Amino acid sequence: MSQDRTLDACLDDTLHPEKAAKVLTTLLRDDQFEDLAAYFRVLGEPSRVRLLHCLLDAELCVCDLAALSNLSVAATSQHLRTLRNLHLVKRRREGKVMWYSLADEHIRSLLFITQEHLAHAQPRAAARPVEVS
Amino acid sequence: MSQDRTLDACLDDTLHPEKAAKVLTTLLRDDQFEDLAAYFRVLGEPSRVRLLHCLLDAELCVCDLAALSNLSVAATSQHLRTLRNLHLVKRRREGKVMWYSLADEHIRSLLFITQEHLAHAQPRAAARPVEVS
DNA sequence: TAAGCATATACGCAAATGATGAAGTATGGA
DNA sequence: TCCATACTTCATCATTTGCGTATATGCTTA
Repeated sequence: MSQDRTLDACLDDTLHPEKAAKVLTTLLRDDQFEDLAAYFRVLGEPSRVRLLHCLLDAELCVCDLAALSNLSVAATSQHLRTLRNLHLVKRRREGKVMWYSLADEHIRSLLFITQEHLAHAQPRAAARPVEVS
Repeated sequence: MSQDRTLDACLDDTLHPEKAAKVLTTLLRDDQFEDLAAYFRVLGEPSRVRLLHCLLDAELCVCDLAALSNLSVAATSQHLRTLRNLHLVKRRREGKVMWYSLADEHIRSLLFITQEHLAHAQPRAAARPVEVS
């Protein structure tokens, strides 16, 4: 009921229309997949995951984050903007300094769960054991 | 103890060395951030999230997945390879047909958690409510 | 109000990546 | 053995994206 009928037309191209039809009833809308992907995409960059990880238990300024991430201040600032657009971090000004922190407790569990998973399940990570701090 | 001493040098560039030093003790290694990001990166593509979502409760062939995702068979196959490389999906052959399914129950909770989160927390998504199936 | 510092933005480049169409592989049936 | 089907891989192209340099903005203090 939540699907376009243009979507139903795709069943004509399937090899197994019954199974596909069933899947169709639970499929999200295109824009929902967009949102999901946009969320994961900002996490899909080593520098940004690192920035977020730095902020897990601390409020830090751009300068600190840049140093900890081994990035230029400019690059750091851009990443932080990206993270801010997705409401993953927030900031407050204190004089000249801009303090960044997590906007979103959700990110904590997401990082933790995935870290856990990689540590145990993924061969590549298993080869060089992860110390979950 | 788990950090390079080259990393400690970065403290010279920080505005607040004490805070940064504390963060340093909990930071992961570069390759761990790489792994984390690589994992999230494959989810950072609408088509791939959609493919995974299709597979949540069904085993499907490439042809079906292509139709459901509105992608060419070739593109679908490539995405599936990417997902397979990260051990997110597995496949089995049955005659001419290749059946794909989730390799990893972890992905289910990851998708669910994030969907939930977007539905409730993100303004953009909140504007057009998500029906979590 | 001028100078200096912390941060933000503009811009250009190089690398990564997704889509397409064509060619290649594997399986089963005529 | 030849062909059709289901899928995979390859080569190419267009777009995106992360980074650094240079420039701009915002705030504080002299």
